[in-house]
Amino acid sequence: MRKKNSNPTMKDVALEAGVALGTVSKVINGLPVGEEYRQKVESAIKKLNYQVNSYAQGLKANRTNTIALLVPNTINPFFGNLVNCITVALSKRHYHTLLCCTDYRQDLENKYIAMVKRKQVDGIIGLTYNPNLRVDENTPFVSIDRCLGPTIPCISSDNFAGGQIAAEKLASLGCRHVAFMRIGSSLTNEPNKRKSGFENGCMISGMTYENCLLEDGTSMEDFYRFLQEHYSGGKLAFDGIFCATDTTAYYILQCLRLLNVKVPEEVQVIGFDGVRILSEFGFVCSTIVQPVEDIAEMCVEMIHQENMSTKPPLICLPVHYEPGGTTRD
Amino acid sequence: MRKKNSNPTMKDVALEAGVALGTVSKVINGLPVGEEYRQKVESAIKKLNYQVNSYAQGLKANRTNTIALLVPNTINPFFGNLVNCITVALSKRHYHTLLCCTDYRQDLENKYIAMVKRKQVDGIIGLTYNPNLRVDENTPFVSIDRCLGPTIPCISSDNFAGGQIAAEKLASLGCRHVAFMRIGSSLTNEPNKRKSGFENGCMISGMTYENCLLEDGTSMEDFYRFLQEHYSGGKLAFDGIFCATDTTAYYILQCLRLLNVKVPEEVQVIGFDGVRILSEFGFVCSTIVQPVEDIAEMCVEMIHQENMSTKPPLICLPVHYEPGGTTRD
DNA sequence: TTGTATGCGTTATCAT
DNA sequence: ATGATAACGCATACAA
Repeated sequence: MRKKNSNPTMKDVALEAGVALGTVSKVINGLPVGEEYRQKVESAIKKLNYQVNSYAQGLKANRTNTIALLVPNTINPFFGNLVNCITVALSKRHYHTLLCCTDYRQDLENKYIAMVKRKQVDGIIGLTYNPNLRVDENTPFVSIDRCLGPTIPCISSDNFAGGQIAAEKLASLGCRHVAFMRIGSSLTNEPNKRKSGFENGCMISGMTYENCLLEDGTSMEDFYRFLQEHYSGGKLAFDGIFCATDTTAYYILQCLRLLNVKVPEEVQVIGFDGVRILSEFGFVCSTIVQPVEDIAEMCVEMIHQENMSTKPPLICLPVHYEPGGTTRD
Repeated sequence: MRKKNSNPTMKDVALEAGVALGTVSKVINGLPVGEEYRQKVESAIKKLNYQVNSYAQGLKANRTNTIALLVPNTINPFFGNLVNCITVALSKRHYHTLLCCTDYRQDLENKYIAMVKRKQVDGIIGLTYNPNLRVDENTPFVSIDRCLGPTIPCISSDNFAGGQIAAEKLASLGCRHVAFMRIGSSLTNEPNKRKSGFENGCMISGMTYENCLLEDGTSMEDFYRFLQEHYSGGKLAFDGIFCATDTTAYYILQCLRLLNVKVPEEVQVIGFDGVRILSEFGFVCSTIVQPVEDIAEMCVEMIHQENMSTKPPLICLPVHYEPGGTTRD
């Protein structure tokens, strides 16, 4: 006798329909079956409101159509957007998303990765920071913004190109001496290339530049100090600023207002990410827009192709510039 | 012979340790076992790098420690914050989060709810809009911001009180004739009470008010039109505006700038939600802050107590006012 | 084409 | 305390 609280099983359906267990299974899985049997089974399914138990299914098939998604959080608007796009992309391919917010904590990153071994998920898409992350060779893993090794695909924006585009854009808008400002990202991840790309672009364009690089954990107020140090006689030493993120750019814009430096008249500012104000208005600033939807699609594509013979270790997707009021274009 | 790709099972561990299957299970589950056996089993587990298969576990126990979280998206900063808080709260209680972004689509809302019957999840926390959502009586479901029936707990901010607080705050700051502005939320959900609370607060405070209620799908530009209609002779008809959300407030602030109406000198504006700019700076405007973390904790608490004899149908958590530069306080 | 029987990995019951 | 065995619900190979 079944527990009263338990849901109907295939056996119940078979009993109700007066057919064998295997027949029910075949109907469920769309395998060829006699039409009269199919009718009986289907009406029995409806009558009992039967649903397959995906744990039993997973136990047999060794897969659950679930992908774990590791991100620091969903509060940061860039992450929020990324999570949304990936979830939608996974859903399109009939995958479920197990969301894991790591809060930048290494222990949580490792804990969630251990989960995959318990077969909770078929694969992991991770935007992680843990320097000594231990991912199994044969664990389907796709990394975002950070290369973890030759066997693990990494999806990223073309950060180098983005930095270079920013520099060239500033140059074409008349800048001669510019600054690059960044906080955190002390790890060797892809977004660090924004700096290199920017420097390269400065060289190409014949601009001189200075860097203001704050360590992780530093207060952003050091940005203000830096700007103050390069401000004298009512004039800022730079005519252009490239910020590693739109968030940084937003802070810098506030600093410039305090210093009474006019944007974009006296100094032009370009950020990175393409974040929108409250997610639905314009850009925070002129910015290098990351192709978030393409990144999401590519991640899912790569996770999907688990048996790819040759996994490209690094895929950089093209970015583009969008004016947002903080440049003279 | 086992497939080479397969992970080690309890049987493998038992074989390796030279003990019986049941003994291994006991060690795993912390049941009393002879010390020497425990040693052997534990070293075998380490040697084989064994992990329990949670599908088999779920099949037996009929639970998976996974909760589905239904939200429209994670792009909206309020949702992003909510999702983050709920995920963290669930994680604290050893639940995993299956994230489902519905994009306000009824079919997806129903699809995800059907999922629970397949035993993919132990319960659902949902912020849904579907008017004819069909949730099973005995499906553990906690609703956010919308009452679905007497057997389904609903967690919400105290929206009525929030609206009233906003009115009283505007009154105490000198307002006499105010406006309430809202778009969407045509459904009978909890946030609609913001309007009633505001109206009540206006009565109490002796303020007169006007409503500008835009239907879902309308363009926000109608807000601008409304303001224009109440603007003449360089003066706005209102000295205070309460917006149903911070996002609306942000748009209204832009409109007021276009009309050259000074905030907060000529008109004071209060929003609702407590959303922060780029998630980490100040508030967008003076606002009624929702206790997002408390909402998250309460949702998890309610889902956790599945066998609660008396489920309170509606729980309203206290909100509070925070100045954000668009009021004279 | 349909039905039967076995196994997936774990837990729990019941002898030992 | 320990070990054998049945059962969870499904899929499938194999027999009818």
